[in-house]
Amino acid sequence: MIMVDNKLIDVTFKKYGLRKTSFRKNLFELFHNSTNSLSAKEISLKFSSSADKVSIYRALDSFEKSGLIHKVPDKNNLLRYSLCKSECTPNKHAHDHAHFLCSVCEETFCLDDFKLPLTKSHNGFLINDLKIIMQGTCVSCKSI
Amino acid sequence: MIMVDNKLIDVTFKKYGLRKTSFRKNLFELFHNSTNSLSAKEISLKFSSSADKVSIYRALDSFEKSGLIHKVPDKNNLLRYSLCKSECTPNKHAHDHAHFLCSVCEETFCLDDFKLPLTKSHNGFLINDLKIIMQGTCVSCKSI
DNA sequence: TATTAAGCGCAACTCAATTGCGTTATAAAT
DNA sequence: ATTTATAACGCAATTGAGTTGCGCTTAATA
Repeated sequence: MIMVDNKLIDVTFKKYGLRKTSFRKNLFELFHNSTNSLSAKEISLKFSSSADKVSIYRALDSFEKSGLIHKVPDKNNLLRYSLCKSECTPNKHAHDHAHFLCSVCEETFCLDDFKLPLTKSHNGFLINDLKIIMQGTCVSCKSI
Repeated sequence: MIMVDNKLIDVTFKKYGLRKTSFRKNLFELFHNSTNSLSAKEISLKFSSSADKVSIYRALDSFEKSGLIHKVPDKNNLLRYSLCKSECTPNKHAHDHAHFLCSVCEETFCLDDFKLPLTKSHNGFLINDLKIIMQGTCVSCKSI
């Protein structure tokens, strides 16, 4: 079942201060092998119900707090996550990219090369956080 | 109870093809007199439970489809709506502004003068819709 | 190997939002 | 003005994502 190098798991879990339980190793593997984001439901299906949904939610929460994964928008307002790039740490998520939701395949993509503007205020509104969410047709679905 | 000019109601409901029931007139009035957005829960409280929540959800849905109100983001992923500017029609919502969520008062503001970029594609991704969501401290909360 | 602290799994719960359906009110057609 | 068709209403019940409590298990460490 483990397709990801054990060394990668060791290094990653150490970096993010995570405990290596078999479920969390599999979950990490799942994220690592996915090109896109995952929702709790999708994860549950991948594990064919062998993992309790509470464990899934708690693992996602812990992965997110550690800086390993980050929330991405979802069309149906579900909790949905993607693996972070290596810049993220337990102390700080460093997400400066836009997200793209494909209306055809319903996947969410991180557009890592679409950088966010660094505006800090607008008409007296102080901006701490900025999100850009695009909807449309992704590269793959466009060519079908 | 009706504080909004009856003529405005007539004109508006005609424009958006809405039936003038007393509840929907009051709901329109509520939006018209609110500086910011409203969630189903807030609406329910304003009507002090005299309106059934199902009626609220259905009215919001119908107002949105007609082009009278539009969904705005909410910190807790609740359905939340704001009155549209007059450019919106039953056929097309024309929202080219950013939204701002205040972390202090939890209100959502439409930043009508923060225009969205008109990018139509990015790296092969076709963009139909673009949202900019900011979080921070709004003008009022800043000065407290 | 013993200790302790985090993670797991099951059941029960919360709460926003939705669906069904019989009743009521509005718009329009006669 | 009355009838008719259709949308809206209101109540009850349901759905479904996400959460909480708690006793048990497993991983890290001393």
